[in-house]
Amino acid sequence: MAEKKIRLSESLEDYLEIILDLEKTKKVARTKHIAGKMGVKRGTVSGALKSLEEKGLINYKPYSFITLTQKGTRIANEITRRHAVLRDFLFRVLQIDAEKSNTVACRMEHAMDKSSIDMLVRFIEFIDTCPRTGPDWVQAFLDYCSTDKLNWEKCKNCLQKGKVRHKKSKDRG
Amino acid sequence: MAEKKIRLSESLEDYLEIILDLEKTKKVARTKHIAGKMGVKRGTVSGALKSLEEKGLINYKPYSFITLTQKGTRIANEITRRHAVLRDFLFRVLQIDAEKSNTVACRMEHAMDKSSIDMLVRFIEFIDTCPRTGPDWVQAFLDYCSTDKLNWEKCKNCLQKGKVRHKKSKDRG
DNA sequence: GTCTCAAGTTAGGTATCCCAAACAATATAA
DNA sequence: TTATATTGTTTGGGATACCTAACTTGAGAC
Repeated sequence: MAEKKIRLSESLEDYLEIILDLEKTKKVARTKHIAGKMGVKRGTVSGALKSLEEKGLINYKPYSFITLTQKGTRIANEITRRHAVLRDFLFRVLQIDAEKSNTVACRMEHAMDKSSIDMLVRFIEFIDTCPRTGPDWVQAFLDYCSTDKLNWEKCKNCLQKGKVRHKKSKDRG
Repeated sequence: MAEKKIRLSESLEDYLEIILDLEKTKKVARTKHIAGKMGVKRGTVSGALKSLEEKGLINYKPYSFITLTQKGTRIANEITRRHAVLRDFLFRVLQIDAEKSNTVACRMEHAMDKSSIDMLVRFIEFIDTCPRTGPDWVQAFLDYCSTDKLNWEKCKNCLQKGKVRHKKSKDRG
């Protein structure tokens, strides 16, 4: 039986992501810690937990521990993956600083569906493995960003230096 | 005097974007058309217009025409630009189909700030102009997507065919 | 055991954003 | 000009998501 697709608000998606993180780092999620990570008050968290419980995404009884259900875990993992992919793209490819990459990724993760994220993953893989690009090409983008236009002298240099790999390179993890 | 930075909701940003579009295509924005484009009822639009008027972003008196103020125009243009940049990236680079590119861009535009979009613009420019990448590299990504892994035979082919431009190409608009 | 207090919940209030439906203004047609 | 249709506004109500403040629970200190 296929699972029904629940339409979650951005806020509830964030709660799931945080609960998953707390399960991993602290074994259990607590209202106080969720509130801290969400930047909201404890009372607000109680309401959100009730809502997640009604949707079958967490195991929750007032005053007891909070754990994700199987369904909740699956969704939380997907959101966490989106966050990680976007952060990686912003930080490593677009060269945006670490903190901003994280906060912008946190907003973007709700806007992209699975298939779009999958394409972005493939694209990042392609940049990393295509012999025409790879890490030094990303570095070249950084140089490009520090100038107004493409510096054709640098380009010649770049092409001559054999930076375009003509051999299969070793696996880079 | 520097303009105060107003924090607009995603919804209000969408209204501004649509009003700008209607000004361009129909000379004036009308409640009915805004409602149609936003996918909400007319009554909802009236409330939003009042809010935008209070923020000094539109010229609006009940039952009269709606036009953007200078400030409103500036913001609407910025949002429209974000939308266009993201749609272009999703469609042309990530090769997501046109309709989905548009709807996903419409959600993403609210998540990215100006500096992040600026980096994305630079990145797309870089892909388009760097002799190691360019249009045929984007095409190569499409090939890559249709297979599971990088096909090294294809890579050799690609590198040999001189597809990596060693001369400055003509301007491509 | 009971006292205390941090942690958690509940209740009441605000703001946003939507709808339906009643009402007002305007434009069109007869 | 008057009747009618369309467009725009207002009102009342629902959902979400936040807050503050009061209250409840439970776990550790004594």
